Amino acid sequence: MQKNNFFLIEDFLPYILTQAAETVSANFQAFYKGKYGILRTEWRILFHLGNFGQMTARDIGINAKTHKTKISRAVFRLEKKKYLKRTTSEEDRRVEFLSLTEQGVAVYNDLKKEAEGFETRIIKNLTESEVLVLRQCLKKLEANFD
Amino acid sequence: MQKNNFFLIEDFLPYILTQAAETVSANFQAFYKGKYGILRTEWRILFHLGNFGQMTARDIGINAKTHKTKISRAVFRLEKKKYLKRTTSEEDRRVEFLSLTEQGVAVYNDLKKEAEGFETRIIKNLTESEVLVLRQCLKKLEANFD
DNA sequence: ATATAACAGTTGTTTTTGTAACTAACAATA
DNA sequence: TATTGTTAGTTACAAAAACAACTGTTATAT
Repeated sequence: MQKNNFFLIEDFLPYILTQAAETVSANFQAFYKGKYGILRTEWRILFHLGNFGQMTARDIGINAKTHKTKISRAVFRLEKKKYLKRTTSEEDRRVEFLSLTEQGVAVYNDLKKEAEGFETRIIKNLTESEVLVLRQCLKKLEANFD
Repeated sequence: MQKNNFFLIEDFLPYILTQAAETVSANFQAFYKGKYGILRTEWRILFHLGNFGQMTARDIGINAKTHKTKISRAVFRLEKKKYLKRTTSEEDRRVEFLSLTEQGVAVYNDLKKEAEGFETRIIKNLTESEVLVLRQCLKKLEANFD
C-alpha cells in the first residue's frame, strides 16, 4: 500500500471545502430544522423570497443552482405549512409568482436573526481580512464553472 | 415584503460556502462517477485507504465525519467492485480491517492524478497566499464545532 | 461467573434526492 | 392555423440518505 505519495486527502481542497461546508451547514440546520421543521431547500426558498420579495420557482432555481424538481417539492411543503403563497401570472399562465405569507415573513425574520448570530459566531476566530479573502476565494472557485 | 434589511442570503457565509462546495464537488464527481461508477462516500473511502493504508470502517467514519451506515454500504459496493478487501481482526472479531485490492490501488492511482489536476485547475485563479488563507479559514470554521 | 453496558458493523424502514417523462401554456415557423 | 419547438412546473419511479433497531462481540461490574 503506497504512502508518502505526496497526495493527502486531508489537503485536497475540494475535500476540505466540502467537509467545512457540511460541518457548518449541519450545525446551522439545527436552527431551521429543529425550530420550524424545514429542510435546506425550504430554508433557501424562504430566504430568497424574504430577501428579494416575489419570485418564480424558476428564478429561485437559477439563483440557488437547484434543480426544478427539488424546488417544486420544497415549494409544495412550504405552501402546506402556509409560509408561502402562489399567484399565477396573468401574462403567462405557466408562471407562478411565489411570495411569503404573513406567517412566512415571521419565520423568515426569526431565522434571519438566528442566521446573523450564527454567522457572527462562526467567524469570530477569523480576522476581518481573512473573511474578506475567504469570500473572494469562494467566489473565484465557483467562477471556474460558469 | 421587507427588503434592504441588511441581510442578504448571497452574503451569508454558510450559504456561499455550501454553494462553492457543491459546485466544486459536483464537477469533480464527474471524474470518479463517470469513470468508475462510484459515489462520493466510495471515493472518500478509496482515498482514505489509498492514503493511510489499512483502516477500519469505524476510523474512516470518524475521520471523514460520515455515519457508519453510509460507510457500511459504500464498503459493500467497493467490495462488490473488487476495489477493496476485508480482514477480520484476530484480537477483536468485531473489527474488520479494510484495504485496497490491486485493482483498487490502480483506480486510486488514476483518480489521484485526476484529483491533482483538478485541484491545480480550480486554484489557478488564486494566488498562493489566497490559497493559504483559504485553507486556514476552512480549518478554523470546522474547528468551531469540535 | 453472570448480568449489563459498550462497541463494530449490518439490516430494515422511511424520507429525500435524481432522472426522466409528463402536462399545460406559449412561441415561432411554415 | 397546423406543426414544431420551448418553457414552467409536476409527477412517477429508481437510487441514495437518514434514522432506528438489530446481531454478534468484547469490556465492565457486580
